[in-house]
Amino acid sequence: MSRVLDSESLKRVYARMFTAYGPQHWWPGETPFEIMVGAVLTQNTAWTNVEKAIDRLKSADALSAEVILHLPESRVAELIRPAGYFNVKARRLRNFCAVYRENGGDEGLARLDTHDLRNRLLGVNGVGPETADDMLLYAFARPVFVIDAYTRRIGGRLGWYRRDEGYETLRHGFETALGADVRLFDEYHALLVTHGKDVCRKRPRCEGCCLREVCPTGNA
DNA sequence: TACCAGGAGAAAA
DNA sequence: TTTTCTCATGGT
Repeated sequence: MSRVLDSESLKRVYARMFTAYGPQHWWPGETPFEIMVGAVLTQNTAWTNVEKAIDRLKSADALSAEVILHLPESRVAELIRPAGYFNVKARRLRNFCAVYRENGGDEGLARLDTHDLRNRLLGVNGVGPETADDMLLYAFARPVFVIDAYTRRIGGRLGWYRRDEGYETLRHGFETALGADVRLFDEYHALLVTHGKDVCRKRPRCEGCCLREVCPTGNA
C-alpha cells in the first residue's frame, strides 16, 4: 500500500455499517470444528449452500474428524454436494481433519499461539490465508482481520487501497489501524460481507447506501 | 440464459 | 514470478 490505512476512516465506515445493519452474529456453528468445516465449505460459495451441506453431514452423523477420515472420500463428497466443488472440498476437508486430529482437535489447537496456529492451518492443502483467518478469528477468537473479495471491493471503492493489493499487506493494514480487537474484527468483516451483498451486487447504483457520504467515488 | 457466491491450488505463460 | 484455468451447486 502506498500509505497506511487511516484509523478514523475505518472506524467511521464501521459505525455507518453497524448503524445500517446491526450486529451480524457471526460465525454460525456450535463448535470450533463446525466453524472450521464451514470455512472450508464456503470457499467461493454462498452460505445457504454451505448450510445444506453441513445439515447433511449432521444428519449422517458425519460432522466429526474421525468420521470424515474414516469415510471414503466419495461418500464425503456426496454428503457435501450442495456446497459445490464437492470433489475438491471433500479432499480438502479430509486434509484438514488429518491435521486437526494430529494437533489434538479443538483443545489442542486452542493451546497454540496465534502465529503457530496460523502456520499449522496454512500447512493444510486447501486452506489458504482467508480460510485460515476465518478459522483463527471465528473458531479461536484470535485478533486476525479477514480479507475477502468484499473487503477488497469496498475498500477499493472507498479509495483505501488497490483491489489487487497483497493479502498480508491488507491484513496487517487493518490490524494496525484498528488495534487487536476480536469483537471489532468479527463484526467488521461480517458487516463488509453483508454490505457487499446488499449494495454492491443487488443495488449497483448504490441507492440508499450507508457509505455514500464517505465514498469519494459515490459508489462504495 | 448468464452471472455470482463468505477461495485455493495447479498449470501455463 | 505472474496470470490463467479448474473445480460445481443453487439462487437471482
